Amino acid sequence: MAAIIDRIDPQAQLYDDLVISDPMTARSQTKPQPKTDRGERTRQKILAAAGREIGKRGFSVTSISDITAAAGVGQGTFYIYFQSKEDVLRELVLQMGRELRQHLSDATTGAKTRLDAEREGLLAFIEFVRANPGLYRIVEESQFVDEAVYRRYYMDFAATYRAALQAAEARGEISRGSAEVRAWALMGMAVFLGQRYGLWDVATPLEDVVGPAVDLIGRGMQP
Amino acid sequence: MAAIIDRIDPQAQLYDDLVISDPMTARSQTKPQPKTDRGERTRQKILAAAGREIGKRGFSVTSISDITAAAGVGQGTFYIYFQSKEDVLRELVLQMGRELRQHLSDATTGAKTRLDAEREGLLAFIEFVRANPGLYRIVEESQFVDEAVYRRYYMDFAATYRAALQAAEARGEISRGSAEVRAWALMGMAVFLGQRYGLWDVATPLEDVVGPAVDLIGRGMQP
DNA sequence: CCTGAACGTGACGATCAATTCATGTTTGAC
DNA sequence: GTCAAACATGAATTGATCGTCACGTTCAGG
Repeated sequence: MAAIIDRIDPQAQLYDDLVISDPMTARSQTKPQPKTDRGERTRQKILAAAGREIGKRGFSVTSISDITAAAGVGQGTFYIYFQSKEDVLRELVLQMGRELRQHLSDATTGAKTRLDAEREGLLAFIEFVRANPGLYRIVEESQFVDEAVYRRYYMDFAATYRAALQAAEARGEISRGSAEVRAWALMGMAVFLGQRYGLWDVATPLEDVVGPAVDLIGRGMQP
Repeated sequence: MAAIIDRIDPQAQLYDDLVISDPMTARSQTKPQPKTDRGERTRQKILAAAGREIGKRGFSVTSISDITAAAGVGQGTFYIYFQSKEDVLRELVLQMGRELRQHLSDATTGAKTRLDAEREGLLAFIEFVRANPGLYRIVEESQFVDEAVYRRYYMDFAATYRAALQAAEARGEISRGSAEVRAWALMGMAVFLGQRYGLWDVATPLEDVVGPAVDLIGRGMQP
C-alpha cells in the first residue's frame, strides 16, 4: 500500500491538502511585469534589498519602508511592482529555491556514486548557508506568511531527491527502502546541520560535520 | 580538535554566541507570580488559550485580544500575568519542551538497545505531533520572536540526545562517531518526518515511516 | 462582617506600519 | 521634438493592535 503510493506520487495528497485548506494563498498575486528596462531594474533593486533586509532581520520586523529605503526608492514605488510584503517574500522563496537547486546541482553532477553525491551535496548545502545566511530567515518564516509557498519549496526538493534515490536504487547502488521517507529524513538532516554548523557555528571545519553525517546514512550506527 | 570539543562541551560556544549577540532576549521577563488560587487559575486559562490560538493560527497573526477572548477574560487581565505576547510565547515553548521531553522519555525507557530507543522515540515523536499539531507553529515561530528560547529548546534536546548516544557508544552498542553531529542529524530527521507525516499527512501508518527511517540510520544505504 | 490586597475589566490613547493617491518626472516610439 | 505611457514620489490616509488606567469585584484573614 505504502509501496503503491510511493510508486505513483507520494506527494499528490499533500498538494491536494494545500489547495483545499488554503485557497487564498494559492491564488497567484500578479502585478503586470515592468514594461521598460528602467522598470525592470527598479524591480530588481527592490527585490534585492528585500532579500538583504528580510534575510538580516526577519520578515515580520522588516517594514516596507525599510525595504524601499535600502533600495533607495520611494515608498510608493514598492506598490508598482508588488502587491504586498507577502508577495515579495513569495518571490524571494522561489528565487532562493532556484539558486540553491542550481548550487546543489553543480556540486553533485561530478559524483561517482549516490553516497558521493550525498557527501558533496551536504557540503555544498552548508557552504551555501554560510554564504547566504538569509536563506533560513526567508524560507522558514515563509511558513507563517504563505504556507503554500513553503510547502512547495520543500516538496520540490523532495521530488528531486526522491527521483535521485530511486534512480540509485534501480542501479543497485543503494539498498531498497522508501525513497519518500529517505528524502525527507535526509532533507531534515541537512537543514538541521545547516542551522547548527552553517548559521550558529561557522568555525567548525565542514569535513568534521559532513564525514560523520554521511557515515551515519551510509553505514548506519551498527557497531 | 573537533574530538576535544566534543568531549568537553560542544555547545558551549553556541550559548556564548547567544548571550553576546542577544543580551535583550536573555533578560528574564518577570511578572510576580499569582498570589491566590484564583489568580493561578486565570493565568493558566490565558496560557492554555494562547497555546490553542497560537498553535492554530500562528503567533504573529494572533492578537492579545484573540487570546483573552478565547480565555474568556478581559483584555487588561492579560497584563496582570504577562509582560507581552513574546513573554507568553517564551513560556509556551518551554512548556512544550517539557511535555515533549516527558513523552519521549516515557516512550524510550523500555528500549533494550539504542536502535530500539530510536525507533520508539521517533514513533512517539510523530504521534506527539499528530496529537499536538500546534507544536510546530509555537516552536518554529519562536525563532523569529526570541531566538534565545528557540536555540535553547533545540540545544537542550541535543544535549540529552548526545548523552544517550555517547552512553550507547561507550557500551559498544553503536559505532563510534561524533555524537554532536549525529544528534543534530537525528533531530533534523525527526522534525522533518514529523512535519511531513505528523502535520501534513496524518493518514500514512507510522510503521511505514519509522521502519524505513530507522533502517536508514541503523544500517545505512549500503546495498 | 469589615477591610485591604489581589484580581478583573474594557474603553481609550498612543503608536506604528501598510497602502493610496495626487502630482511630478522619465522614457522611447514616431 | 512631441506626447502618451510608464515610472517615481512621499505625504496623507487607513486600519489595527498594544498596553494603560480608573474604576469595579472577589476573597481571606481578623
